[in-house]
Amino acid sequence: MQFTIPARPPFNFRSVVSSHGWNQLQPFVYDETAGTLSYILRLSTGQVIDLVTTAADSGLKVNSPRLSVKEKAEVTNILTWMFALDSDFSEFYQAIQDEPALANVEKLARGRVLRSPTLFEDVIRTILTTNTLWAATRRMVANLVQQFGEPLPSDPTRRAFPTALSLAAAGEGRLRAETRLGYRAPYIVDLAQRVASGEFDLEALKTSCLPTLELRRELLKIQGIGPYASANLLMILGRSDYLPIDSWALKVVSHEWHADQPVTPAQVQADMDKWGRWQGLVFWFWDWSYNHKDSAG
DNA sequence: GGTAGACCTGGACGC
DNA sequence: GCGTCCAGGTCTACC
Repeated sequence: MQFTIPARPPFNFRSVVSSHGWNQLQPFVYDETAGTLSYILRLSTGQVIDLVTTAADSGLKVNSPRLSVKEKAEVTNILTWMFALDSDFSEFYQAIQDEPALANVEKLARGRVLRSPTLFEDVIRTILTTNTLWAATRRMVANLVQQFGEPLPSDPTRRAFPTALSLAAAGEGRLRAETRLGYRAPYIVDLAQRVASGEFDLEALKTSCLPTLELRRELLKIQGIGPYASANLLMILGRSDYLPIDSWALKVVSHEWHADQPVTPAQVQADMDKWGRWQGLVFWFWDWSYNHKDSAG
């Protein structure tokens, strides 16, 4: 079946899908030529389905297997969250209107950051991006999905993201030895066990009214989540008060404003402070000259 | 509060 | 083919 979910304008499908590297991580499959993003979703009933999304005139077009009214409502809620379809960026656009390096942001409707259906999944993805190369992140996520995700009935080579219960049951030894998560394995097991048991209501943070500082404190309590990872997750949660400063951030800021001289996280912070509560979005969507220095010669 | 070293994997490199 | 070095954030112990 096919249906459309409206988005608050302006909305640009490709801007959301390519907002960061999540589209390269299983169970997402992004076909840039066709302009489609596929995601293997496990519904609350346990049914595993393939959702194929693409751009519609005023939102998101969804192709899915036949769904009941209840299932369609669940899928609509999940995709609305994943694509931040109801988010309003008008204040952000107002704040950056005089900045040339952000000139295309409103025109391309940038601001939305692609999310996973659950914060649990986004926390695990984020932990697997820390202290490693992107190729290793892709491999670790693929291993997790292939080893512990539930298969799509029509194509068992494709699987949903593992549930907290399945990762809690997997155990640290297996996640180290077979999934190759290294020292991150105990972090994943600890989180999965606390979420699966109900001890930690991680999903409640998605709709939390806590001030960003307190929300950050909650995220930092999770093993494996430090300053970079918490800022990344805050961005996913729609809070852009903090900067996800990783080694790439140090490089681009060094090139942009410090003549390629080494910079510290404190210097990056000082450079972005003037953007206040928008600094995360400004940093994320800034047109870094470092990124196209090769083409610039 | 700040700092140093350990954690772990896989790619790059030299032999 | 083997050994060594390196990149990448967070944690823990220590000051």
